[in-house]
This record gives sequence, structure tokens and C-alpha cells, in this order.
Amino acid sequence: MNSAKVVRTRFAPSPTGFLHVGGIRTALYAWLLARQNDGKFILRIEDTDKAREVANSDQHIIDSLNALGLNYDEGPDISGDYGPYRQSERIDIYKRWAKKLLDSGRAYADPYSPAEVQKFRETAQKNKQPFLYRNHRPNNPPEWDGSQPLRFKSEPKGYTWSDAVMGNLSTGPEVIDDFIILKSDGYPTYNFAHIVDDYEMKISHIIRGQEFLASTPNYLNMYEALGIERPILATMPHILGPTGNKKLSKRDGAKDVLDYLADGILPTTLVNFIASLGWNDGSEQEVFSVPELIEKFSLDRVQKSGARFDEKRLTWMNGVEIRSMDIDKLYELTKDYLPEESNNYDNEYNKAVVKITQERLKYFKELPELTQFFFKEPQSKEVLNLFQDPKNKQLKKLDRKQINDLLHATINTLEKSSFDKADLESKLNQLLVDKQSKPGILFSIIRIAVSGAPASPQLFDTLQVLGKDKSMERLRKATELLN
RNA sequence: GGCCCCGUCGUCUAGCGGUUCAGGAUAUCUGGUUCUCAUCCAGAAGAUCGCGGGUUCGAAUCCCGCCGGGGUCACCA
Repeated sequence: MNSAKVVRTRFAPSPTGFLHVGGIRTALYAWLLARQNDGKFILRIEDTDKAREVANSDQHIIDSLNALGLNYDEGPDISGDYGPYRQSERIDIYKRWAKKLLDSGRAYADPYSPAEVQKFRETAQKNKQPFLYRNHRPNNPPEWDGSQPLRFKSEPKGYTWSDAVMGNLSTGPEVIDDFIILKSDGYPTYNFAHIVDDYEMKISHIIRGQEFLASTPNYLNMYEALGIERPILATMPHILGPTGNKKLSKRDGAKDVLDYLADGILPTTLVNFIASLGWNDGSEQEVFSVPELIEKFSLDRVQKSGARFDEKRLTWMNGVEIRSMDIDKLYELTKDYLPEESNNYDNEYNKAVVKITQERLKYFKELPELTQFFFKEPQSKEVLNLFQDPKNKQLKKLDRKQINDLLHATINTLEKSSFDKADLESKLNQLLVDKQSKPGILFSIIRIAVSGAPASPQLFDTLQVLGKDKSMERLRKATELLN
């Protein structure tokens, strides 16, 4: 390989739906490679199958890449020097290359009907043989008039080649076959179109999933027939679903990456997580920033075996990133996830709520659950239940009157508090001494009265943010409940 | 069925013939941090490195066989 060659990688999805983590990983690795080498990352839409095409999914794919920060330098919506970047707009190019093959005797019209080919296939299957079209290759194929599929006339032989991820691979001639290059509707197949496009677009590395491994020898045969140099091949292992027994697929409930973002998984976390699914730099580092990934990524450290997608690990990683975030930035990203009632409060208050919730937040969608009592009155029933929670070993020992007594004492004490954290802390600590109580009891009671929630931020923070008016009101209301 | 790829704690992985036959992370459990949840800290449990041979003074690391899993054999990509 020419080492001075410019790195040009591409992501070439077909617009048949959304992108899941498997697809994104292929895009991400191609992107990392391009960015690392000051190369170009290209988006090419492979829309040659009109039947499977899903309306607007090309836009959805573009949105997904943009949302993750995987910016491309050339693509259908931004053009470039090697366009068009939509295969349906490149039909003439494929026809031209097909003509070359035809002229050199390396392509021929397929005279059979689909039903006839299907019959061949079934016979092969029944005999437990792989299906090879070339076993039925016609001796005198008809003149190609454009209405029949055009097939590649292969030259079966064994291959040994090197894959940037998989290492040295080899196969025998039995896997080489006459595949269709132009369908009867005039569109090219992937098998042909991608070879032409990658060449014309000067792609240096093809990064793609393992499902293409079996047809790679056929591609090698095609490169030879066309007399063109092939790019570096890098084959990614599959990402497996949670059960680990098959590749992740939309059919089996793989999630749209945009759904993860909508749940409040950070784009950078998703990138980090997906990158480390099947790749590591050999150190014990687990969390990488995007610039670090660009710097450290390498194809030869990509795992050969498939990896299972574990959402729990993703959630952990997101929590790590959330905790390390600047509060202003975090608030900007999370304010729309707060409960609806937060609209009745000002930004300062809302931001303070987010701030004291930051360290227990794993993804933004949890926010309403975690913060609701800052915006809504606690339910009386919940408060009472929590006071009587049998799981609370400390509180369990007290009767209602004793609890109420402590609540009254708290009210008396806090009447005189400025409600800033330091003052709350010193006054309540003093109360602890005065009433000869324990944090496990007194603080528990206050926390429950004020939040009505099984979980909340630290007490002094909660009181300070909630403010004196609301806190006092809730404490009084709790005493009434206990009467 | 043919061909190809893969196989280390539940999960993601380090390891590339011998300071480490097993390290890290996560998940789980326990203890600690003025209350809960979370964080943080400490600790526990968890992999006879798919199995069986072989090469070697010595193998998770090399070779062979087997088993298991996956992919592919489309006018889909």
C-alpha cells in the first residue's frame, strides 16, 4: 500500500430505517480513522433497493450522525468532489463500468427467470450443497438488452488476503460465483456498486460488518476483473443483542441511537461506549474523551469476537460523565427533562435542583422521578407510609407522638434559620444534641416530611433549595397528618 | 449441508511462551461516609482461560482434532 495515500473512509448505509449501535460503530470507526489521519469521512447513501427503502430514513441517518458529532466532509446534503453521494443518482456510472465488463467478456445476461433460479437454489439446498449460480452458467447467453439481470462472469480461484481487523484470511475457489451486478430494474447491486463507488471516490479503507466477509472473495475477483486496486479492508465483528446469541438487529428490538439520546444518554458517552465495545487501547483506561479516541484508536486493536451490548455499562458510563460536567452545561441539557411544573419556577431554582441531583443522575429521563418533590407537594399518603416504613430500623421504634414531637421541635428551630446550608447544618446539629436524637431518626423524619420520597438529595441541600416557605409549610402539614 | 470467522469472571476486556493460571472495569453482595437514594472509600464473591491431545524445561498464549456460537450461500445491503 502506498503509505502517502490520503485516508478517505466512508459510511455507506442503506436508507431502510434508523441506525442502531451496530451501524453507528461502523460509522464511528471510519470517522475516527479519518480524523486521526487528517483524512476525509464520507457519507454515501446506498439506495439501490427501492422496495426496502423507508421514506425519510436518509434524513434520520444524517440526524443521527450529526447528533453524535460524526461530521462528514462529503455527502449527499453537502456535496463534494466525488459526488453524487446517493447511488440512485449514479446509475450512469454503474452502467459505464458494467459496459466495460460486458466488452471484456466478464459480464453476461442472465437468461433465467427468477423462478428458474429459485429452482436451482432449492435443488442445491435439498442436496445440502451451497448454491452456485455458475454451475448453471449458460453456454450462449442472449444479447443483454437491459431487461435481464446482468451477471459477473467470475474466474473462480482461491484467495489469501489480509484484513486490518481479522488478520490473514483465505478461501478456496468454491466460494466464487457469478453474482448479479445490474438488476433487471436497472439498479446495481451493492456487490457491484460499492466497488465502483469506492474506487471512484478514492476510498482508502472499507470498514464494514462481518456479514460481508463471506462475499469478500467475490469482491476480490471483481477488483481483478476491473483491473483496479482494492482499498484496505477492515471487517468488524458483530455487536450482539443482550442475549448474546445473535447479531444486534432492528428486528430483535435494537434501539435507535436517537432514542438513547432522547433518554438522556450523552452523545459523547454513546460514542465512548460504542468505541470501547470491541476496542481498547491496551491500558486500563475505561473512559475516553472524543479527542482521546481520535488519538488512540487503531484498527489492529479492534476485537475479532463479537461483543454483547450491555445497557447497564452504558448507564454507568453516562453517570460518570454527568458527574464530571459543569453545572451550567448540565442544566442547559437537562432543563427540558424536569417535571412540567418546573415551568412555574425560575431558572435559578431549577438549576439548583439539578445541581444537587447531579451526582445521582444516570440519564436525564430519570429527572422527573428524582426531583418531583421540588415542584409538587408531597402526597400525604406517601409521607405517612414512609414514617411507618418497617424497613426503616430507626424510625420503627418511635410512635406517632414521638415523631410529631420531633417535628414540632424542628419547626421551632427552623423558624429562626436563614435557610442557608451552613446555618441549617448548625441549627439542626444543635437540635440533635438538645433532643438527644440521632441523625438516623431526626434527619430521617425531616427528610420524609419535606420530600415524601423514598430518595432525595442530602438533607441540608434539599432544605436550602426548597427554601424556608415551602419547607416550613411541609413540616407543618406533616404534623397535622400525625395528629 | 458447504465455506468463513469467533470462543478468558454474568457482561466489556488485559494478556500475545516464563517478574501475572490470570489483572482492570461493570454488574452483584458486605462494611464505612451525620438521614434515604446515589456518590466516594474499603472489602467479598466471581474465569480449572470451550474440551481433548500434542510441541516445549515451561502454554490462556504455538500445532492438531473436537465441541459450541455466529456469519454467509438474494435481482438486501
